Amino acid sequence: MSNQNYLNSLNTVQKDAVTTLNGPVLVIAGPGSGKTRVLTYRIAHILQSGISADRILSLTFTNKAAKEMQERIHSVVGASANGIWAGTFHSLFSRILRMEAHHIGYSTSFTIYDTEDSKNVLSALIKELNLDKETYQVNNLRNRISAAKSALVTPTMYEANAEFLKQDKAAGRPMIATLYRKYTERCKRAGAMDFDDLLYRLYELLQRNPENILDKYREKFKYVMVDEFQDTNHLQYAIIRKLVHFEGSSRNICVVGDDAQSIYSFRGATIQNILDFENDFKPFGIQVFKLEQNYRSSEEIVQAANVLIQHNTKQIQKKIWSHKGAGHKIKVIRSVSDSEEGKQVINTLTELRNRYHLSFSDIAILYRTNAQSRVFEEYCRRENIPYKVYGGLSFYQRKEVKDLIAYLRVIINPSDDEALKRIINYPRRGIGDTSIQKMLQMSAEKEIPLWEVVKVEGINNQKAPKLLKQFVEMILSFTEKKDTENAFDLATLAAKQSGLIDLLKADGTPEGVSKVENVNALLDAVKNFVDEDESDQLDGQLDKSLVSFLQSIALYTDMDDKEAGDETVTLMSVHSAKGLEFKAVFVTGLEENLFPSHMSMDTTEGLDEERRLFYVAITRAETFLTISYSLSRYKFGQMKYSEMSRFLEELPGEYLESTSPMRSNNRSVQTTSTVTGFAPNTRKPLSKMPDKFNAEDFKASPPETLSPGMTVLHQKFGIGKITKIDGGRDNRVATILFKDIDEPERRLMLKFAKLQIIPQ
DNA sequence: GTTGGTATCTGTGGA
DNA sequence: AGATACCAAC
Repeated sequence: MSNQNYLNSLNTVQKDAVTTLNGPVLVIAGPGSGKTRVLTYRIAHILQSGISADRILSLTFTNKAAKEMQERIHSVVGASANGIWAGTFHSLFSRILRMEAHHIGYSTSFTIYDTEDSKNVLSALIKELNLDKETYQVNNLRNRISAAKSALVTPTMYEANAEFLKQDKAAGRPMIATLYRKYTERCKRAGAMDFDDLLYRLYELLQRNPENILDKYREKFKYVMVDEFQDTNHLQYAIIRKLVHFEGSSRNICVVGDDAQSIYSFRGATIQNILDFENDFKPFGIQVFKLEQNYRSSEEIVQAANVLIQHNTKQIQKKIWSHKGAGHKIKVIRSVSDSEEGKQVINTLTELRNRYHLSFSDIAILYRTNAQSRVFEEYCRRENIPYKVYGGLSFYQRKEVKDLIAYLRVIINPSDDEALKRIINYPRRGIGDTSIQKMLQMSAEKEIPLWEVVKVEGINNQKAPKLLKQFVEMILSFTEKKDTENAFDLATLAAKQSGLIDLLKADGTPEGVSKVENVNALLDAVKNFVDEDESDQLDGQLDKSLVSFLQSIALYTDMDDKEAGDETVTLMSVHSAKGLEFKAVFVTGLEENLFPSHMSMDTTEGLDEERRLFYVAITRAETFLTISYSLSRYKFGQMKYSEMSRFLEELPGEYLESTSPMRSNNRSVQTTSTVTGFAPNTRKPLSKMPDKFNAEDFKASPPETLSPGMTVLHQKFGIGKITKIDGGRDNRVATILFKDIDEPERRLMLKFAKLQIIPQ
C-alpha cells in the first residue's frame, strides 16, 4: 500500500513487532520502550494491508489509552481508522452484551452495578439471612465473589466444590456459597451486571454459543491486540482465547506486556497469562519480541530501576537500557512528619520548576494510597500551584450526582433495586423506613423486583398511602417519556420534578451550592453526550440514548478526562500512573507498611508486587526523580512512627544524590541529623508483638512533665525507663530503656512520642 | 417518620 | 480525622 513512512521511525525490534501481522505475537515491552507507538503503527499497518477497521479489536486498560491510540492511528491513516474496536475490556464487552443481551436473559438496557451497588446488595442479603456482619464482611465477600467469577467458577460450581465448602466452613463462613448464589440471582433479577459480570457474562455467552454467535465474532475480529497483558486475569484471557484460539483460526493475535509491571494481582491479574500465552500458541509459530531500549528516562533512572527489580526472583530476563545517557541523580528527601513531607516536596517542586523552566504539567506527585494526597493538595493551594487530583472519588461517585443518576437508572430499568432504594424516599416524601422494609421483604419473598411491589402497593392497594401513589405516578410519568424525549430533556425533567434540585438549592451552605453545580454539571454532560456526533460511534451506528449514556459513565474514571494541555501538577496513585510519563516525578511515602503496603508484606509474592509497583513509579520519570519518606505519619487521627522503606535501601547509591538521607548507605547526613535513631529498625519485633499496650485506658502525659528516672508506658514499645533527656525547647529527645523489646534503647522526640507516666 | 447525636471503624490499589 | 452506623429523642 501507499504511505509507510512511519516505519522509518522505528528501531529494528519495533519494526518487526509492527510488521509481523500474521500468527501469534508476544511483545515484552519494558517501560518507555515505545509500546504505544508499536501498537498504533501495527494497527495502521493492518489497515494499510487492506483490512477494514471494524475487524480489528484492540483491548486496552483505560479509556484514555484507547482514545490516545485512536487519535494516533487517525493521524497516521486518517478516516480509514473509523469504526475500529478500540477500548477497554469492560466498555467493549458491555457493548457486545447490549447487542446480544436477549441471548442471556437480559434487556438491552441492563444496568451496571458499581462497587457501591454490589456492596449494598450484599449487605442487604447478610441482613436478610440474619448473618453476622463481622463474620461476613462485605468487602471480603465481594472480593471472594469477584475472584470466583474471575476464575470461571459459577455459583453452582462453587456449591459443588468440596474444597471451597471445606475452606469456608473452616473459616466459620459456611454461607458464602449461598450468598454468592443469592447475589447472582439478585443482580439478574434487577437486570444488573457488576464489573465482573461484564466479562463473565460475555464468556458465558460465547461458551453457550446460542445461534452460533461465537462464529460471528470469531469471523469479525480478524486481528486482536491486547495491551497491558500482564494485568489481565484468567477470565479475560479465557475470552480472548475463545475469540482467536480455535481450529482453523489464523490466530492473528498480538499481546503486549511487561511482567515487571504487573501490579493488579488484587483483582485477579496474573503473569501466568503471559506464560500460558506462550505455551498455548507455541504450536502455532508464536513470535516473541523484546523491546528493551528505553526512550523515556535518563540512565540513572533506568539503572536504578534495573537494580531494584533484580530483587524480584521471578521474572522474564531482559536488560532495559537508556539511550538518553547520564542526567540528574535521584534525590531522596526525608522529613519528620507527613505534613513536612508535603512542604518539602512542594518546595523542591518549585525549585526544580524554576531552575529548569518546567511547566506544571511536566510534574507528577505519586503516592501509594489515595489518602496521602491531602497534604500535597494543601501545600499546592498554599503556594498557588495549580494541581489536579486523579483517582479517589470521581465526579460520578458523588452523592448528589449518584442520586440524579439513580433516577435515570430507574427510568431506564425500574427493576434496578439499588437505584430505586436510593430515590424512593429521597428527597424526603414521607415513605418511611418501615414501609420500605415491608416492601423489601415482600420482594424477597416473592422473588420479584422491588419496583413490582412498590407499583402494586402504590396503585392497586386500596389503602395505598397517598405518598407512595404519588411517587409511583411520578416515575411512570418519566418512563412514558423515555422513548419520545431526548436524554437531556428527560434528565432535566427528573431533576426538577423529583424535587432534587429544589432540595439542594434550599441548602445555602457552600457545600449545598457546589452540589447544585455538580447536578448541573451532570446535566451538561448529558447534553454534551446528546449533541456530540462523533463519540460512541460503533459499526457506523450512533447511540444517543440515555442507556448508552448511563453505561458509559458507569465505566468512566476521571483518568479519562486528563488532557495534555492542562497546566496543572498531577497528583495520583502509582497504580493510576501506569502508562504515563512526566519530566519530573515525585514518589512519596517510601515507608515500611505504606510502600510496601502492610497488606502485602507477609508474603514474597506480595512484596514482589509492591516492588514492581515501585518500579512502575520510578520509571514514570524522564529526567528528574525525587523520592520522599517521612518518619511519622497520621493514621486514623493518630500519629504513628514510620521507618524508611526497604525499597530505598535496594536502590544503588551511585545514582542517588550524595546528600541523600539513607540510613544503611551510611551517608554523611545520617550522623548529624537530629532525627537519626528516632525511627529505629523495629520491623520484626513490632509486627510480632501483641497489641497489648493499645488498651483504651492509655492516656499520654504532657511532655513537659516527663523527666529522667521516670517509668513510662509507650503504646507500641511497652514499659520503659527514661535514662536521659537532652535537646532544648521543642526538640527534646528522651532516651528510654524499654524492657520488652529486642532493641531496648530508644531515642524518642518528646514532641511526637506519646508516653504515659507510670507512678512507682 | 424524622432528626440529630454518639459510637464505631477504617485492611491498598480500580474497571 | 472523617465517614458511616446505630440509637434515642422529637
